[in-house]
Amino acid sequence: MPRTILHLDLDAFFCSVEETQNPSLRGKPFAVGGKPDERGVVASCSYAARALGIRSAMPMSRAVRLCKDLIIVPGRHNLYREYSERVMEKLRNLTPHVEQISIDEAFLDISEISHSPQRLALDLQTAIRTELDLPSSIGIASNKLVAKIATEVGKKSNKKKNEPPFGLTIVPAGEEAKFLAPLPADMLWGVGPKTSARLTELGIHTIGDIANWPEKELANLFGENGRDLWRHAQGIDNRPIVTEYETKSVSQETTFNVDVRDEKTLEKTLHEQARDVARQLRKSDLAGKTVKLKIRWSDFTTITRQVTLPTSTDNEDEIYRSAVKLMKAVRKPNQPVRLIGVGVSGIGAPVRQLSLWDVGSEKSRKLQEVVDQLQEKYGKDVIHKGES
DNA sequence: TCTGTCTAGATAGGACCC
DNA sequence: TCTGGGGTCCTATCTAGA
Repeated sequence: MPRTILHLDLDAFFCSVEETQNPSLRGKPFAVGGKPDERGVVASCSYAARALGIRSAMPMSRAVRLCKDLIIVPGRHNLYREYSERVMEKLRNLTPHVEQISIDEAFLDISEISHSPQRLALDLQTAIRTELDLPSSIGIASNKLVAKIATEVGKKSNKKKNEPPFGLTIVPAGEEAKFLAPLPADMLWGVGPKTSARLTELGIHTIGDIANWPEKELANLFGENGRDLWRHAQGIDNRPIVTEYETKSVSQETTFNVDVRDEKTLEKTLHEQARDVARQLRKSDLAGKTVKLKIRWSDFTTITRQVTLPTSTDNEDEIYRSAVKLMKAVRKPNQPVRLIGVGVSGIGAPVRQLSLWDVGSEKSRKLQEVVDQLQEKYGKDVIHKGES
């Protein structure tokens, strides 16, 4: 029995949310993201900005050069999360088989819904538009891969000047390979700049070109990934809808406006990051065994170093101490740092064996949780350790 | 006791995604 | 041109233990 998978993508999501808050932005070239003089990049840009060549992930300094009147709006991620949650709730009201893949995208398995897929998609787009004032595009196919690509194709072919596309593309079962064949190879999931360059060297430009290559040869060239490429190029994708997922890692990183040589500044940054990571772990009632340090040097080379602890932790001091130790082992004195970050992986439930000895630390952990909640409500600077 | 093989886990880096 | 942040997954290599 073929499945019917619907993929929904909110058009220029961050910008669309900003427009709901400030309708005067509509139709104007604007971008959500960091400041151009602070190494910021474009997180999302309006359709008027796109018409001028501005794209997401582009350095903001370059975006401003392309459009000197570009309006820059700082990101409000809590607000975007709220809107996202409202959209996801709508989707879950339709079916429990919803897989959220990012803040603005989701797959729905609508195989068991009796309405026609087209009617369902149009109703969904209208509801999200009228109730939340957000534009969206939809792709429908027999699997996730083709549904997602269908959304992208719909967006491209429905391009309008300065307006969201409201794309809707349906690929009938059995026509997946035919639909994919003329599209560029890098539209396939998992084909980024590196793989795309290697494919071009082989004379492979379209998904159809991949489909026509012998599976064995692709496997020889790209390993297991090559086999997947071949299967996907035929329009085959049996991955199920995953409605629940587990956190695998939690991390925080900071790019400095100007490269930093001062060790105290680096340590202070690591301390703040360790505190945020620990807080996030406690909030989700998780802990991790492996602490990972990430450093990017001035020339943009990036290294990681990690250490596995004897037991899982959600303690900021332990995470901080491990990260500092790793940094000291890898950084030469005075060596400038562009980015520093700390993360915790090997995630599981925190181990809390309560002996009499531990009762004190359990109490302090509970106190820390209360502090976390208050700081989240009133801001980081309101309560400091020792003042409570 | 030494050596070889296999396996699992740790580590580091890279590619990719939004 | 000058490259964010927060993730996931994969691969290669190293190491320790059976």
